[in-house]
Amino acid sequence: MTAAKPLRADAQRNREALLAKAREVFDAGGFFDLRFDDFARLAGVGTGTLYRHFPTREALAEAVYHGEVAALCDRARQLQATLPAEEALAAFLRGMVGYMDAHQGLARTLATLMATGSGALAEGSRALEQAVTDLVAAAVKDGAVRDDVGAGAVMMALHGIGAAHDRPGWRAEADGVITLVLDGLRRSCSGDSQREHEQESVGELK
Amino acid sequence: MTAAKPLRADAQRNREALLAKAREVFDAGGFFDLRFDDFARLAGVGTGTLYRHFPTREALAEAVYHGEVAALCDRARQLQATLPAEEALAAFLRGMVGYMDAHQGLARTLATLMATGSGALAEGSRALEQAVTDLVAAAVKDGAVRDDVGAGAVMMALHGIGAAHDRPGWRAEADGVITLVLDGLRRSCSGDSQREHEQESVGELK
DNA sequence: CAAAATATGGAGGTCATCTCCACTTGTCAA
DNA sequence: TTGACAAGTGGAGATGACCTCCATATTTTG
Repeated sequence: MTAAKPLRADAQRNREALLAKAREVFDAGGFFDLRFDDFARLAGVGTGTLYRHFPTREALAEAVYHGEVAALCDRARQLQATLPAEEALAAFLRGMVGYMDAHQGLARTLATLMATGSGALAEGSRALEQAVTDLVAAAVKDGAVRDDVGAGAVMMALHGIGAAHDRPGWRAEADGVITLVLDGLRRSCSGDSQREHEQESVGELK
Repeated sequence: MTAAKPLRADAQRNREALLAKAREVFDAGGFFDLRFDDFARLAGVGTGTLYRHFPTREALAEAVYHGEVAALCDRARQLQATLPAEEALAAFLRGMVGYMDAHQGLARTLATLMATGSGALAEGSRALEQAVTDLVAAAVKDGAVRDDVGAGAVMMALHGIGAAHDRPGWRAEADGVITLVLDGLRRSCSGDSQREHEQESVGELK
């Protein structure tokens, strides 16, 4: 899957240079404030080369974070294999927040790409979602977690955390969200709060 | 606060025309796909006029949703006055989702503006946050809700819901998030899941 | 009604994005 | 090694969105 086309030596070199510089700029947080053309010059290649390797900003972001996301997913599988399902889920979500905290670039990237609705980053995004889905499913099967609120909700909460990365008390609030999600999930009993919430009195708002 | 400058008659008329067309385009969902210049023509005014009234896309969005957000906030106060704190909070959050569902434009707008970090929409955003903060505070005072997870976390979850507005099962997942948040908040006892989650094994990811 | 104040609109400037192709570099068979 | 073909390069310039500017038009005021 990774070996579709053997890249020529210099092409490979340029690609790496691009990625290296991109990582640098990402961690500095200035990726989205930078002219894409200037970025090419910055990495020491022509704009044409930049565009051939990465047709869009999003494609570059995807490439940059492909590795990190893969690592995150591996970690999820590893946790799942060594911990009780519920703890694995908790550890993963907490770890996710810690990771975003340490790599602000990722949070901002995810937020921007999500909102842009670019559909790019699809690969990584789907991979992450799959990991979460598996973790939740396992916890549900264990009976440790309610079954009436899919993993999608957890993903939404995660998106929210990423999207709000520039709030003043980000870390504390992010941890708070995870706490709410985890405790909310644990409440598998007395499903009283779920039923009945169609339209309510929204209409009257006019 | 609203009467800083008496607008000339025709200016007022143009402003209304702009806002009216904007609402229309918003609800059709195409606001962010439309050239700003074309929008002026669409509303029947020159680009200069558009820019004089609304210097940026965000300013226009802010103006369009100013009324709606105000209504939402009123509703929050009203609920707070007539329902037990916990129910008021629940009703408000559920209503919020319902409102976004009915007005897709709002969800997309909030998402985009949040991610753009434009800082615009600040007024409405702060107003909403204040409303949520009040609702949560009241519920905490009632003892119906834990006090170790500020309203900021709830806002983050709300952002997440808005940011993910284009997911396939949006409505169901959004309701799920609210359910988790509410149930998570109710768990005011046995605060076992909060402590101890600093760095964990994030370092090992490397 | 004339003058002063206020607002209009769209032509054109500016700037980031992306394309295109004449040229360079790498690869490989003989 | 060398020649020749494939693969890749880079940057000038086309494209198109955003915004400004000002000669003209419309309201308001005295």
